[in-house]
Amino acid sequence: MKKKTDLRVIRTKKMIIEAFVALSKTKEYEEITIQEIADAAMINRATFYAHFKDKQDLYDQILEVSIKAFAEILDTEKLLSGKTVKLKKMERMLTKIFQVIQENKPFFSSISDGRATIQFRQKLIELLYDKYEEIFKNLKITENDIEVPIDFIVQYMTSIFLGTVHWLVNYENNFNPDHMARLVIKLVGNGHLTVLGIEIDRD
Amino acid sequence: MKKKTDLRVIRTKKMIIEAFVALSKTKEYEEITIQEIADAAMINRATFYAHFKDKQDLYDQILEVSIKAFAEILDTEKLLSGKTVKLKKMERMLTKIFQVIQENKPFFSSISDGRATIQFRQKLIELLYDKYEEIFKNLKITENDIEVPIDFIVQYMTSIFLGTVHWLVNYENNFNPDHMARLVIKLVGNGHLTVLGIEIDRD
DNA sequence: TCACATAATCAACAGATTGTTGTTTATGTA
DNA sequence: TACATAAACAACAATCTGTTGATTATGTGA
Repeated sequence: MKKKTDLRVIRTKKMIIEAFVALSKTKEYEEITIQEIADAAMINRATFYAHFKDKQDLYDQILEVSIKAFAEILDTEKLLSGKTVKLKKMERMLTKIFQVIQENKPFFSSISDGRATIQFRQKLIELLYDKYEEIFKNLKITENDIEVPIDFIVQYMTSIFLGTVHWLVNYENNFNPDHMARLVIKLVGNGHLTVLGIEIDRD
Repeated sequence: MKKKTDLRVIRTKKMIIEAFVALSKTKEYEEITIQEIADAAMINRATFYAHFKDKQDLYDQILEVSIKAFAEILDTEKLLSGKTVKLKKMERMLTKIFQVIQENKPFFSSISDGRATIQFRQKLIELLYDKYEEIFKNLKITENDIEVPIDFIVQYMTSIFLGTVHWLVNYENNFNPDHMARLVIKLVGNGHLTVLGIEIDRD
């Protein structure tokens, strides 16, 4: 099970991914040809096909990696204690996440285009669903006698997160991860959670 | 200036757009070829090029039309009276917008894919910027001595709107436009606006 | 109703791009 | 250093794009 991967394979894959990310900054996904990627990565076009099924496959694999970083952070702490949401923990988690994004700003900027958004969103939703369900499952939120489904809450919260990320990587700003986290917590914590009737623990 | 457009032109354009929207439901944007669009629209491929520069051009024009519907609604009412936001007006506007979306659900569903999202977002932001600026320009919002720029607020609010729309058209639900508007107003109005220190008029 | 401007069809074109294959060369590994 | 295998290379059919010139069909306005 522990066969070491050939150095050449690792090197080539790395170069392909870097080439693609670099190209993403200059042109749209659809405009990038395999030949261009191969040229930029300084490999033969056929070699590309030895590693990736097609352009979409390359894209998926890149996305997969970046999502994993988030998943690891999210798995570390429990946000819920009884029926109370731990805001401080939430803030810590957010700070870490914004840190990862900040450190890889050019990367996230290049992959957070239109194409990524929908897939990114979908993967994030899958990732966040359990977290949110944990918080909201015992809560019946109603609006004019119509129950507000968890689906909606998750979409809503994910949108906020995505919007924040989008702004962070695409606009000039001097916000550090810490400030971002605090700001989002302030908006979501003081705003939404109380509106939705969630108990809050600020320590 | 008032030359009437040839009926054939209108008919053909309509068929191309309808064909494209229909195809969007079965496959991804990149997978759709001009030939397929032409086949579905029952016109010659060359005719397509007589009306649209390329696939992207077609897409842009479709998006343009759908944005206009929103723009018209947004232009009707002033949201701000002095320093106070008129929630009721906001709710009326939102209701109308959700109505438009609801009525054209399959359409918005098919165009609100990853591709659209980023362009849709951009156009919405341009559209909403003035509205938001009107509300927030005289307000200095600070977080730990760092001023929160209008950019951020607009991104944040636009994200919420987009997320809501995304949920509305892509998930099974029995929410009518009225309920959607009320729910969003409740979340945004009671939550964010108060956090941001905006005065609110609920009538 | 009819002439005509113009829209749509059709066939054919070069140029790009894709994905694959068989052969040869280069190189990391043990 | 020998060998397994990764990468380079060249050539391939297949598909799609965008354009053009000639021909046919059809709305429109007189």
